[in-house]
Amino acid sequence: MPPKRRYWLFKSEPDAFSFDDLWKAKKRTTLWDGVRNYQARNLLRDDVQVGDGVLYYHSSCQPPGVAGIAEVVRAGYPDPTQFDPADAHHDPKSDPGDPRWYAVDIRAVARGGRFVPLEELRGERRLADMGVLRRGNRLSVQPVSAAEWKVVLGLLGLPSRS
DNA sequence: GCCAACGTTGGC
DNA sequence: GCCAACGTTGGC
Repeated sequence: MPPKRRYWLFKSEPDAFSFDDLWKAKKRTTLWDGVRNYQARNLLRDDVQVGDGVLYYHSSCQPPGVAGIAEVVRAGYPDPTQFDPADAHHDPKSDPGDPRWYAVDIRAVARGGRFVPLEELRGERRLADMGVLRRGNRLSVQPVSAAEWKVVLGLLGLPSRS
């Protein structure tokens, strides 16, 4: 039996790479690199699997919120940017024999019929426990429950089997 | 731009 | 191992 599908929320600053950028990318796919937080790294390395669903969240912008959905098309592998001295995310302390940072590949699946702002997520009782709504939350990769996934897809105006 | 929250670093 | 200092995140 295949592993159970999981759901995630990935944060991106749209000025750096928006959901539209992903939509326009070759094969609508990109590597999700540059994560430099150990908790998020552990999720990318150990838990995020091919086929998992991703809520694409825009942060540090006005308004923040969910812009679309994506799916994981390649599971965790060493983030190449950590070994690239020219890259902003270069990490000279990372050993190629034991890479410190991981990336995954994601592909855009559907634009929302509409953008779902953070304010609207906050107003939805069924999302009361959602990680992204918690005060002080900073994790850029975070788990989303199957129930929360369904609710957000509904808000996006997408069919719940997306 | 402000600032609360949180993670990381490094001296001890 | 503690904890102060510092850096970053991200909503507002």
